Amino acid sequence: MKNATDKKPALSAQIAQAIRDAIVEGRMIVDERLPSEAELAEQFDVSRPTVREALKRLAAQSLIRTQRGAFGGAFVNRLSYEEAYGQQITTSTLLLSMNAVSFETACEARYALERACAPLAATRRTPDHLATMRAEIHRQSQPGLSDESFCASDVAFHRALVDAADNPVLSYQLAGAVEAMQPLMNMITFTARSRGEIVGIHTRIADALEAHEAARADEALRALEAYTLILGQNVMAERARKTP
Amino acid sequence: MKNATDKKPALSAQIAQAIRDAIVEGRMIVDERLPSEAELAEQFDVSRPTVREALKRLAAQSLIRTQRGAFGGAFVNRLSYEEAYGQQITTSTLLLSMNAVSFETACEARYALERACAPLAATRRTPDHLATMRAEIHRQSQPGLSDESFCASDVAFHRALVDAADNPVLSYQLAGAVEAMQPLMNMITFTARSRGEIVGIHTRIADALEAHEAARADEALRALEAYTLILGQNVMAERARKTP
DNA sequence: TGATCTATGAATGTCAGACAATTAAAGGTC
DNA sequence: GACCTTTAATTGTCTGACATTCATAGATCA
Repeated sequence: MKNATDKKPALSAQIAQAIRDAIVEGRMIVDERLPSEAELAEQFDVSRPTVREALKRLAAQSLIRTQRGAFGGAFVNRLSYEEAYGQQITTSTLLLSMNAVSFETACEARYALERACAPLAATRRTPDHLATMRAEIHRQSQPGLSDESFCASDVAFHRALVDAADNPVLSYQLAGAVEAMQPLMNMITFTARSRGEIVGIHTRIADALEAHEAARADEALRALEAYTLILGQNVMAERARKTP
Repeated sequence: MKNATDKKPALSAQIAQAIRDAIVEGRMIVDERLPSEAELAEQFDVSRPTVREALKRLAAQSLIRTQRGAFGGAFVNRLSYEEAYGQQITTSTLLLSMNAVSFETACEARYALERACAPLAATRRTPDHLATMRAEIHRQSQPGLSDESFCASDVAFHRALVDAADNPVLSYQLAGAVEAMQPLMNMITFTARSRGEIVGIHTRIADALEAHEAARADEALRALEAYTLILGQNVMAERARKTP
């Protein structure tokens, strides 16, 4: 009987899709155990290595997790926010780097999304969020900080801002976007003067959130976007001058 | 010599990570051909099936594509926006369904993100975008439309709104979010009266964008969010009454 | 000569069977 | 009753083989 179809996709891909559908459509629930590889091989009438390739595809998407030993096997995974972050960051990073998104476009998207969080953050921020933001601002003021560490601290600051909105869906969507753009931001060399400027704006944002003033936070974010854009354009201009 | 390490992760996962790092860090460029499976097996000192499992993991993330035949092999894939959408939708859908995000949270995130697009869309919308939105509004007015089709049209409308912002990064981030929330939206039964209300608000949004009035679009989106929230809460309340 | 058809070989896709490693539970020992 | 040992089930990996696909090079023919 063989394939019974003249389709193109590989068997392992078809099997992966069949199982994926079962999970997405809710026919398999979280923590439910899949049949063993041998049983799946028999069900789909393929060999075990083929089944394994299919399972690895699903594992790569964190749809299942496997466990060795007796009563082990493959289980439908409860996708955690952490795993989802990781995947989105990988995907977004590659998408941005390979499709050569312009700095302007990435910057615009990033701050548009962050401004969407600002009103919620102004309402719901906790002392914890404010403390995190103040701590990162303090770190950013240290003179000896490397550019990489400065950028990492910048990401942490903005992540705290997003988390302050207290909406896990927003955090998930945005944290991925912000982190994915870090490589682009890293291209900017931060002089002592520009660091001072950024720290100042960060302080304005933290102050605004502390005072529950959404409009002021929005304003500060706009200022930060404008300043980041200028820094980026300077870098681009300099690079263009060096390689005519 | 064996493993030389006492680490936990499976060999195939380690190999996948090594290749993934090479791609993400830019050591392999787009369309570059990876060594053949046999060569990779020799390099990593493992068997071919193990290498294959690693490659399947990467293929599942659209990081590579494989091609059979002479001079075929695995190639670094240029991640397209379409593929990235697909993955994000799958991930987001599962994340939302499995972590049982409340309707309120999902709704809030969705409209916060959309409002972030509104000012850009008001500036940049083309006649094409407006035409798409008007067409979807017209479809939503048809009396015989099924709930599923109404929801699909709703997604298309909002997608046009997002696309009107003319920022591919925003489109990517948001379209995923909006589509992932469709299953939640589908739970709402749309009466004739509520459809009329929604069509009215959609029209206000389209009118505002046509007139380049960002503030009015923002206002209409807030109204839509509030109305959607009420519809959702009614459904929840009714469900709670039926199953005490 | 030029165009079409036919090997050829390299690569992935699949299969079969085997063994190693791991792990939870049942059973045995003190 | 607590601790150790066995056992069975399952995934992880290996070896070797064959099937399938496809671009190129060579052969055939007008």
